[in-house]
Amino acid sequence: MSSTETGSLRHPISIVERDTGISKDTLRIWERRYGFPVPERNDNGERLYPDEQVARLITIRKLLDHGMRPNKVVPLSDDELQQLAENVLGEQAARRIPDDLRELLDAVEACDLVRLEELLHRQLALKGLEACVTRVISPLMEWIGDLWAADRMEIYEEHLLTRQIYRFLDLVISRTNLRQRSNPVILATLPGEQHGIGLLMTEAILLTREIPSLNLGTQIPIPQLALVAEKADARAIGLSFSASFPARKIRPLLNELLEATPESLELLVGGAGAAIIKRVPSRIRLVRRFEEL
Amino acid sequence: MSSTETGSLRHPISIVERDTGISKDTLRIWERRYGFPVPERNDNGERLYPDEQVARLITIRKLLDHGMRPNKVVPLSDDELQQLAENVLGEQAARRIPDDLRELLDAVEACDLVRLEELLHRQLALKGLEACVTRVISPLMEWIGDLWAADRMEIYEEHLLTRQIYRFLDLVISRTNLRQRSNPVILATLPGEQHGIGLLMTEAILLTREIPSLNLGTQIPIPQLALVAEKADARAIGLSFSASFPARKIRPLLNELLEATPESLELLVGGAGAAIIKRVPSRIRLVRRFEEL
DNA sequence: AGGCTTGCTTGTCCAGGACGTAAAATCTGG
DNA sequence: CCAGATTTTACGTCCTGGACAAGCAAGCCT
Repeated sequence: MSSTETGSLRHPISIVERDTGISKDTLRIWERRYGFPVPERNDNGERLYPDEQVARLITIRKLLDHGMRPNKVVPLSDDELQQLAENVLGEQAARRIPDDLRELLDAVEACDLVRLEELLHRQLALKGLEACVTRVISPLMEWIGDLWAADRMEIYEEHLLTRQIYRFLDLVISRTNLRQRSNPVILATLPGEQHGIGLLMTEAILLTREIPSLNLGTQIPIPQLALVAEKADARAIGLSFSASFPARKIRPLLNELLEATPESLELLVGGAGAAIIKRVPSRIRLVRRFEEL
Repeated sequence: MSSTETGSLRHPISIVERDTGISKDTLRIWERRYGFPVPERNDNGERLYPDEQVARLITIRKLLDHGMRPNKVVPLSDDELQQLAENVLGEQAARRIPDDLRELLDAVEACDLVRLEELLHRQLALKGLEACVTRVISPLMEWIGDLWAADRMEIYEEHLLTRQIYRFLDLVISRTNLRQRSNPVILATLPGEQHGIGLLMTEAILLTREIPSLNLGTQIPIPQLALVAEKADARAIGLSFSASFPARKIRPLLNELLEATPESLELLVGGAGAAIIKRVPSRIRLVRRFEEL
């Protein structure tokens, strides 16, 4: 951050790329095509984006993740964008509140980690593992995402809560470990996808069905995935894509994986980002709900 | 991956960037300056890197992470590079083997997760938390990194082992939770640094000293860090940089953080990547060993 | 040996043009 | 009036080739 007389802060393009997830190329081309963002320049002609423009870009990014198209969003005026964001994102965060989750949502909104953990353990005891995942944890993660998108939660709060839920699932899974290890379902996310919570939830669900699984974690290179599938004689590969994963990149990744693995191997694809996939090849099965597993 | 008659595979530049961690800009400029890599082209004039060149780039990347300079490494012939890599990286993986770790290293090399977990719990019981972290887990992580760098371990094996160690520490920490929550040390990695294991180890060590800590996890934006530090009335901020974190980026990040936080707040910086920092400002304290905490 | 200057090394940034893919819009037949 | 096929537009990524600042290395001087 370079400070200035006015007190506002300017950021070079690399920082903006990092903080918004919008590539340098895209930032430059939006400037050419839509007239936004138009950063200042330093002595060397390099772009310096003021804080306000970065904030706007983050809002735009959230709207794009919700399916809006750039030409409907990027050229808007400040006011129009603000209003659109409140409509689209605020509505998400306001909708459907299952009553039995009230306590948990409160703990989340208050960002009370200790209480969240207690409540999760209680829900597990009450509902059992499967319902706890499908009816509690999954909606909770969605809720957290919505709150964050609507600017009603700080990033660090989101991190803390997500980590707590990871930990809970990790603990439960390692406690319930299956004996059998043969023909597992391999679970992983592909390179670029950092969110592994979907894998953990899937692992839990598979546990309830006594189907062995092997969770490799996030960002596994495709050749590695093919290697493990062969070595472990996998019965299937399970993948997860979050809503923020660039939709355009999913198809080529899946094709690459299809080419790298034997014909007989089925690919299970889940997560919010997977819902948009069209013309699904026969070897790929979309998993919209955990019940379908 | 686009297949070809010869059976070898070619990759577009974006994939190579993702798989090697070397930016498109850098790849193009190495081509201009050092004559490597020189990819083929598709009909549209776009670069297509053969598998062999990608493999070489990965080796080069490992050598750069070990402190070599590009002009001494990139222009080498295949044979010279191979030899250099075996010397530098192989030597790392061959050196110092503390005897009491033999069993653990064997479990790691055999990639036996269940046994690894057993052994870790035994070491914890034998040595206590502090020694378990400093004498067992820390060397173990280094060992895993060396094995991977020397191509003696698959990426997925590295992932599985690392996840297991994460889990172990997570479990131990949540079992030993401190009552006191005031004036914590805030732990986090900055944007770009994905490795959070150092934070977990630090968290464990701080537990033994009865110093409360708040682990925010990886890739926390700097303003968020400043916000939490203020809200929680932090006594210090602890950061961790792995060896693969681009050294050049550390300094500006730290400066940004110094500007964003009050004068009175000390920054503790640890991890293999931090060791290279020169001319350390007074508010920053390098933590080379956990004992210094 | 320690500290300074100088020159080289290295990665990032710029402009502006081009193209392929996927979404949107339009057309066409039932 | 709807479904499917086709054209048009939108969009991001890639290209070249030039420039520059910050960091590192080596040599110089005290």
